[in-house]
Amino acid sequence: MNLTVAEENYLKAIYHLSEEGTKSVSTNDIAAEMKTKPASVSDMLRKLSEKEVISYRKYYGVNITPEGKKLALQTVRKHRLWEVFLVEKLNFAWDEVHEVAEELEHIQSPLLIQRLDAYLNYPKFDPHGDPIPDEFGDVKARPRVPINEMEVNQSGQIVAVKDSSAAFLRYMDKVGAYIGARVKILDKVEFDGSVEILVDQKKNVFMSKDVAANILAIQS
Amino acid sequence: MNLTVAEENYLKAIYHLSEEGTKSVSTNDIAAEMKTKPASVSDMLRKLSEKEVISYRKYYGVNITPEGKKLALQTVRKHRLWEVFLVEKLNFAWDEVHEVAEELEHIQSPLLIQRLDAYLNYPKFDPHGDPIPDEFGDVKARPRVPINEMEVNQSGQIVAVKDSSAAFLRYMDKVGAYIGARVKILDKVEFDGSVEILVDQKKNVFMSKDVAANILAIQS
DNA sequence: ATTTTATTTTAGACACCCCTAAAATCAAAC
DNA sequence: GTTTGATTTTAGGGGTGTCTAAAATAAAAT
Repeated sequence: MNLTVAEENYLKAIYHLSEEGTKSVSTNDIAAEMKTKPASVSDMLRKLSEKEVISYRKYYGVNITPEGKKLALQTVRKHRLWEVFLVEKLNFAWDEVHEVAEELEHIQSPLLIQRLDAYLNYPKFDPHGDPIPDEFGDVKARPRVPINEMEVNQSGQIVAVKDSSAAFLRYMDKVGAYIGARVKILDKVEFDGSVEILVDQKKNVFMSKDVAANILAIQS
Repeated sequence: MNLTVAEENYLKAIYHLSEEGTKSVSTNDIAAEMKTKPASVSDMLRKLSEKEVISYRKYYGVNITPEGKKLALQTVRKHRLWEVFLVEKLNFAWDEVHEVAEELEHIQSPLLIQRLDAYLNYPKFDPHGDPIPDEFGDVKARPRVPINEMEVNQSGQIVAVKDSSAAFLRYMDKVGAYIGARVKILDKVEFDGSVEILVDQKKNVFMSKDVAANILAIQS
């Protein structure tokens, strides 16, 4: 099954939206994600449906088929491998890579991706901490640890909080520790378990053990 | 001036055809080069002409403008830098890189090319021995040497012959040493100046000094 | 100088991907 | 159970890039 670049992008968007909720994905959501109009989405859904990468009942939203998921995961794999390349080899900053990877992911060459993977030493996670699917579409989930359990100098990315009270989220916001932020453990005080962390490579934050225990990160 | 991928490819083809002869390039030649029909070419020439990257008199062929040449050279630069990357970093064979580079050359990111150039250590020539234009479009011509003047273990690519008699060209053909072939000097006999070379990574050829002196190569 | 041949352009059509405007459908409110 | 409002689809159209078939032009042969 060969997809055009546009089809590949739609399918990837549908895959990502599918992962968030378990329900089927709406036309409006896809339009928002793709920054196009719902009418354009309807058109594309018809095409993707004909190619059997999604299953689609008019007015009732979209589900990705196993075949579609496989293709989407291949695109995700390519995207994330290129991100690793850009950051590790070409010294791109963590937040500069997305747009370029968005273009690179559409290069058609299995050999290229195979070689790139080897060259990068078969990385399992991209610079954002997201897992890189293997060539069969299998992904390794990365365990989430409270950041007070991380070692000094260990880096990671915030993926969730245990206590999601408004007060705690306000605190998170204040110190710039949003979901997705990169953190590095700078120091740990043995006595009370409090930690000092570097948030997004720029902001130093000191926090108690209780606070740190509430913040879950994946290690990189 | 922004060009589409197709426009970029046509412009590059026109640039290459322009370099071969000094005359203007014909619609048929472009169609052959691009593997499309002359009718499609006419259509594209109108567009490229409107964008002022070529100058074009109907029925009388095409000339590239200075602006067009600059853009074409940027594409050539990107293509050749990617070829170096594929061969030197990803261990692609010399003859496997063209198609992939053909896709990679259209990635739009000046920063990417700048970083790639640095990462590859500012190469001046691609794996085929063709010069890589700098970011201003300037190209370094590479000096041609008779292969008997090359050192043992030195590699290069055959670019011309001094004596182009039919007899000599028949000889060239027989030993597989066509224009564009890669050669590596395996051994030189001090006594009479004769050389043994490896042609295209597969064929060993032994030749007298007189023959070797007739074959010009660029060193890589 | 006229005819023939080759080249090039135009005309009309189709696939892709996007849009706006209008119609159809679903879901929620009454 | 209707009406209302939001969502989704269809209809029609525009730009890109390709094609075939036919017309226009240039170049070569007579």
